[in-house]
Amino acid sequence: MTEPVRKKGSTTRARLMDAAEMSILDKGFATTSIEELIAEVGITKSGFFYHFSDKGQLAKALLERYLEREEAMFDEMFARARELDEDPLHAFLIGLKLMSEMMADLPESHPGCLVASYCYQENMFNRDVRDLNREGVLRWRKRFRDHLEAIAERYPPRVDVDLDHLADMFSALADGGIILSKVVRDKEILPQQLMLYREFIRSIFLGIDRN
Amino acid sequence: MTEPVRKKGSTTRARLMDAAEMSILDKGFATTSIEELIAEVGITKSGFFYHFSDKGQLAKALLERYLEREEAMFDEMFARARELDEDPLHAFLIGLKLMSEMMADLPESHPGCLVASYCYQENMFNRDVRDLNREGVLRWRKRFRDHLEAIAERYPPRVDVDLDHLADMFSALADGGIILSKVVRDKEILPQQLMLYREFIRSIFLGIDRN
DNA sequence: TCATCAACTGTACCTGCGGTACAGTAATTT
DNA sequence: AAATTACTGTACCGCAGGTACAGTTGATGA
Repeated sequence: MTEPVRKKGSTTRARLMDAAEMSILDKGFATTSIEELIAEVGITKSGFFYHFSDKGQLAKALLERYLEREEAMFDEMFARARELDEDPLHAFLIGLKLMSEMMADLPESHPGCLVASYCYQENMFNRDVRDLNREGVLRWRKRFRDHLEAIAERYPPRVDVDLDHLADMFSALADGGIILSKVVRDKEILPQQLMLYREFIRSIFLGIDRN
Repeated sequence: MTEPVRKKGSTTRARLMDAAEMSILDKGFATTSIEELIAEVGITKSGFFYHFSDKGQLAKALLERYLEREEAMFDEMFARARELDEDPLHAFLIGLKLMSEMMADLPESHPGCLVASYCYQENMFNRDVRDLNREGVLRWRKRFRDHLEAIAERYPPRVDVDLDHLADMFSALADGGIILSKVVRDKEILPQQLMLYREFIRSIFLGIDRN
């Protein structure tokens, strides 16, 4: 390999994290054994503890990376949508469509949301991780709320809804949609739910008339 | 105690299940130790294995009970709603309101949904349990779909939405709302999301005009 | 070229938990 | 009196997380 050594360490770390994320979304944090991870990556137990002081640090690093990636994905999606239409409502609707299409194009069912996975194992994690999770969700709320406020300025809502609740609705439908997709083993459910959210947004700000 | 012995066995079993359900929703199935459960109930390990041949059987029994109870709760809620208004749409809207109020009246945040919890630990469970989970969700879909079809007969939908998707939307919002409530530690989020769903149903079948 | 550092390996050991395998027992029902 | 229910008691196995720490290897920088 011509890879520099600096990269070797960070790729081993990243590969550990990749293996851990997959396994955690599949069967949970507690059941994801360190032995299994090192077997997949091809290092020893000591190697694992060189990268993470304990399993909890792995959990934290995973969640941080996950939240960053999600944020970057949202940013990119809505930036692209904004390029296609600078009107805030239409850009938002395009963004939701793009998101839905992206989920529909996944080869298999969505692998899962770490926030939701951690949520049902909360007591496994220390305060740090729980706060990280909470702040992540609140940032999603803020992000969507900002969009919705910009929309509401130009398109007075036809129905009296709280914009924070409407912002949370996206996260709820995404997390719920992922769960249904996984449980029913039908990957279409998640994109369908995102499209329903889009329809709701549309009818709130544009009214129910078709075209 | 003047309790007959027949009851003693079944209450021990039920108490084991209660303790297990709480613990599982808090920290996951894998982390819920048998030792912890028997300590809480006050029996020995042998006592546990008298009631459940292994941990998997406990998981199955828990999910079966959970699904039955949820079903009974839905039945009761919508039956009461139907008593108050026999029109299918208005009964449905009342049912959703009752549901939302019930969730808002819980002393703490909703304890969680076993279906969602199991979903993120899927590989811990055998085929039996996974199928049970799947069928549970599909029954929820059917239940809501039946309601929605009855409504659509009298109130032609103003928007073109698939009734199966709309039925799933309830489950998605409920599961997602529970997750958000737990993560953000704000018990109001779940009832808020149910009310948003109600608003969406209302605007689909009644239009967006207020009153 | 030599010390330093990153990125590991190797060995050894402790604890707790799930699970197995019985044999025994007290209270009740039949 | 026999059988059943609902357990207790004892003893044991293997695996995983975690701790502790000494040793190794290859690249880097002074």
